[in-house]
Amino acid sequence: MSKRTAILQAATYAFATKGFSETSTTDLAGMTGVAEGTIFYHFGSKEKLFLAVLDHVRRELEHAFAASLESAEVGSGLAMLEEAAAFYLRLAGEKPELFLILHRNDAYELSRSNEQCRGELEKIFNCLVGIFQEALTRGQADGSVAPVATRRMALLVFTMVDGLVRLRDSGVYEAGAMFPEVMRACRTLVSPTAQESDPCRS
Amino acid sequence: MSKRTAILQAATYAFATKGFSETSTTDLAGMTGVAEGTIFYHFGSKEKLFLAVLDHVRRELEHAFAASLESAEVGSGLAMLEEAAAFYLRLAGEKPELFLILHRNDAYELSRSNEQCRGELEKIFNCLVGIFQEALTRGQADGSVAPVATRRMALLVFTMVDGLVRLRDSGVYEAGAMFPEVMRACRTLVSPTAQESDPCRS
DNA sequence: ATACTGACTGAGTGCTCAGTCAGTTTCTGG
DNA sequence: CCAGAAACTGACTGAGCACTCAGTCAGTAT
Repeated sequence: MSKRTAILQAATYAFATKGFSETSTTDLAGMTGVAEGTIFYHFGSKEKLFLAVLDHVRRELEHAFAASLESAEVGSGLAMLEEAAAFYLRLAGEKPELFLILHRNDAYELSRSNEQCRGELEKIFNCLVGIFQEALTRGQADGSVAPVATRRMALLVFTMVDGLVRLRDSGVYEAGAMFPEVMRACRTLVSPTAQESDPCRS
Repeated sequence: MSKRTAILQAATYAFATKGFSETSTTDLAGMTGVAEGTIFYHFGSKEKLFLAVLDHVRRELEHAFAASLESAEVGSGLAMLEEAAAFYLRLAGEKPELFLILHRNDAYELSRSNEQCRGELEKIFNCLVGIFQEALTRGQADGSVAPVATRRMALLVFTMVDGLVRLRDSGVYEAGAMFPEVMRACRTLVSPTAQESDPCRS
């Protein structure tokens, strides 16, 4: 493995678990066994290293979800939604660093001043919400999902599923047992039989 | 206003908007017009100042929700749930710093090594989720809420409502228009008519 | 008048940090 | 085998950090 890759991996792990400003370049050099200068030789600055990490995280997420879509192609839209939610939770267990880094404030703070960072975040966000939206759209075609606004419902499902991951990682509340409730809530929310006539005007 | 209070207010604002490690004691001294030593005279260390801020945030939150419970006492449990969600969103608009500080990683990181911090977070968490749970319990008594596990459903509703606030603050996605969807989702999730027989075993 | 107190000050201290750079080693095509 | 390029090194720098401490000062009790 090249030193560049080693630095990138160590940085991904450290930025995810400790955060950007609590991770020093000295730490990273120590973790990977390279000289501090090597980090700057390859990435230029600590901020650019963070952007490279974010790019790496985006690629991994996009790849993982693309692969999951290819494998399970059959089934109703509703089944696909449930699979997507389950896969999201499984991936968050297998590669926690991908989600931890998105649950920190570092990237959002940087995105306010850095256009590239903002772009990366938007791509990641669209990828994640897009999975759920795709399932909802398909579900509306085959009748397994009620005729709701797919983008907003996808956001709602995403918020719920991602919230469960957050709750688990926060360490304040035991959230592991919430899995069935979340899946059940997904089903209830999009069920074609459970929709009332809309009493809200705004 | 005493200098102690001025420091506490400035720190609440700065820790919420910039984060703990990005706020220097020099910054805080400048913001409040006191000497740097004064901060340490009153609070002892930057970490203890953070704990004082967290204590202050907890008091404000508890006070705000206690007041909202007293005012709107009538109505069904379902109506109470909707009111609680609406109040949560309103408070997040009026006093964003109370929520911003809870949406940062600082407190959760500190809570892993500091018992007092952990205690504060648990109290805040129980207060917030408790509001929703109380409404659900009442709703089950008057029949406006289905017989679900109140604690877990309260967590789910909390996750959704808080997720909306997070989404808004992240700046990546326009979330303002999601309000009606979230309220609708709350109703759907707890509706006594929308409950299917439970097909999930675990 | 004297002694004392508690709030407050700000220059100073030791330390850590991101980033630099002159120099060394490793790789690669001719 | 060699020359030049690319990769790599680690001592160094200056800025910024949390925190200290000797001392000032207004107010109060004696």
